[in-house]
Amino acid sequence: MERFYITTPIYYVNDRPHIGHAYATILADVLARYHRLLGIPVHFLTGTDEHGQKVWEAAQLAGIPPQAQCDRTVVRFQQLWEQLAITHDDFIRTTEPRHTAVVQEILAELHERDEIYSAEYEGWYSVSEERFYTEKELVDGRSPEGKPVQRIRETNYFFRMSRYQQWLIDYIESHPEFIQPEQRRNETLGFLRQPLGDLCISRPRSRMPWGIELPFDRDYVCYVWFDALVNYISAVGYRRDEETFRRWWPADCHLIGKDILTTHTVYWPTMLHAMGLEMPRTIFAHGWWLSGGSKMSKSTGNVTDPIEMADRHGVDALRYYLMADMTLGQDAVFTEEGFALRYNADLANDLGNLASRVLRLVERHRDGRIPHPDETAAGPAEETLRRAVLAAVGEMERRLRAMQIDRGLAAVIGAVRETNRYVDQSAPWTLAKEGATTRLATVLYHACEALRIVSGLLFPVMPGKMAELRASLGLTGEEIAPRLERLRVWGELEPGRPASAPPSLFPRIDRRAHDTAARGAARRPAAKKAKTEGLISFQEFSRLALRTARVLEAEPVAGADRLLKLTVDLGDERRQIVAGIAPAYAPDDLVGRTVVVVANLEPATIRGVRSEGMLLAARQGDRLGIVTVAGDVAPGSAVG
RNA sequence: GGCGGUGUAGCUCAGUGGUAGAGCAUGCGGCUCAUAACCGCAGUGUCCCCGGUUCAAAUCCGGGCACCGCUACCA
Repeated sequence: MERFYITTPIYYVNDRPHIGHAYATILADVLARYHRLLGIPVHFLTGTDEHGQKVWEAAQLAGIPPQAQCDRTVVRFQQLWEQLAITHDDFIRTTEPRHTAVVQEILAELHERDEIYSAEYEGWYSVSEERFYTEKELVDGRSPEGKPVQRIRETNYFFRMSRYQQWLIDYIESHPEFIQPEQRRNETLGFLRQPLGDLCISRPRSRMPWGIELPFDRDYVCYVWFDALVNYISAVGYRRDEETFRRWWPADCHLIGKDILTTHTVYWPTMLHAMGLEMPRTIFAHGWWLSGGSKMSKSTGNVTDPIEMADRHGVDALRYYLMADMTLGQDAVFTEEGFALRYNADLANDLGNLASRVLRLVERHRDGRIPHPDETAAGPAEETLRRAVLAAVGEMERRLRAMQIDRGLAAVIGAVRETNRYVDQSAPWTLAKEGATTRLATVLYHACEALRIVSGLLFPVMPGKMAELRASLGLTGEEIAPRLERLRVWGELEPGRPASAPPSLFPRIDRRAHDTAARGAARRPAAKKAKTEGLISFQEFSRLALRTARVLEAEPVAGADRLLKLTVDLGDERRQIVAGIAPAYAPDDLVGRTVVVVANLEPATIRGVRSEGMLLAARQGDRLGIVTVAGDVAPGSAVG
């Protein structure tokens, strides 16, 4: 019997949730919901990875046990998933006994079977970074980060991964669906052309106190991947609940980011093989959301906060944008501008407006009840509409199975446009004036029926808004959540049910206001509206010496909460600049970054510190974002 | 350096051996039920460059350039 077991990566509990986490989890949720819509039993797993150095340090800092630290931070994910309408069936934490005990059993068995052995390892170790480097990685006798290293010998445990190299190559080659998209499959095969080493799976407890103890050596804990990856099987009852395990394993889809490709396409398959378990059907690597060409990440400071986006424009709109604007597997660009364009075009103008116009007509002319259609009053226009909408049902299902959600959504929006066309051509408002009540009822019924099907197809992506819309069509209770077999049939909507126009489903985003905010400092053609107040001439603009600068040093200004004292390289000189960005940036975040400064600003003394210029930053309420330069530009370059 | 990917309308992208497509943005027209919305029409492109195969290539082959990813760093 067909079933669908889908997983997200487990997220590091110490991370602050960002758009990357949100995207992966929403994607998994959308896939899970679509499979439920198809009537397929679904098991959707997500969770958190809770061991490791950073958790330990954070706990030390907070003066609490590491488990308490995890308990404290895990809620950030759990709450976010709730806010984003995530419908996972299980949430596994790697510190739970149901996980740790299974990891230990697996380790014990593999050790017994000589799949795990101990060996002495010698290498260059950086104490401050807590990691080893190979001879080749060292730069001038230091770590690539410039930290001192020392030669140390250490015994560790290794998993005999190398012995499965050829098996893995053969498996990947004979299972084209195993690693997707194809590019990632090639990447993995490319990686496997080099000799595969054994995998170090332990850390001495003295160096890494927070982890799962090795059952055969209490001085060691299990190292990250052998712990984390096992969540996919421990969560569904491996070695604990045979029936549940057989029901769900092997997983149908491990959804991962492209940054953890190798761990999932090399480590994990060989681990499973050593355990004698089946391979997951598909490991699917999605792309990243980029902002101005760089990866969204905390270290580059360009994180878009998913919670804020959801608060501002609605969870459903965020989910829709993320699903509609990314071709699965490729990278995509995340911008407010892109969001607004997509939202207005598809949701406000096409779908929201369609619902509004149709349901208001129903309210006004049919007493707020789903009208009774008269088939003798139906003609070719109704047939065209019916075909177009039902075709979208098939298209959505096809695209979904091919992991092309964006294309499926485009097909559904196409059906919405077709319905708008139908309403225009049938002109129900004219029919009302002419008193053609039978024909009017028929037209409005067909338009509502199209809305019923479309709302069902979009439900997995926008469960909240589509539930509202479906309720407006008179659906209640269990009818709100759609089922495919009811979407495939035209004419399911029951006449006579109460229908009402909901308050604006997707209010338009005012792009004029948005543009002003978004463009701010961006250059605009000044000539066009030269007479308008508040504009400056190009000459006036030219007086500003905007230049790029590299931050060399940064430190807080004593006695000031908001100020940082920066030393910057302007290419031909060094400058000291005081900037009020301490609330948003730690000094270490800034060093090495290329920023934009006003170089010919009159010097000033702020809090007793001389400032020779101004650092540009965008401000929104109390949020701050420094202005940086995309691409590699030398310090001192002119900006304009 | 090796491997892989990408390069198509202003933007985001689809596509195919046979007169170049969609959405958005733009312009014009229509309608007025509706969220300054909707509907219609209109464009614009050396389909990265050079060469080859072919009756015919943007689509196949060879070479090059640019960007991205993975991987390796050779003397």
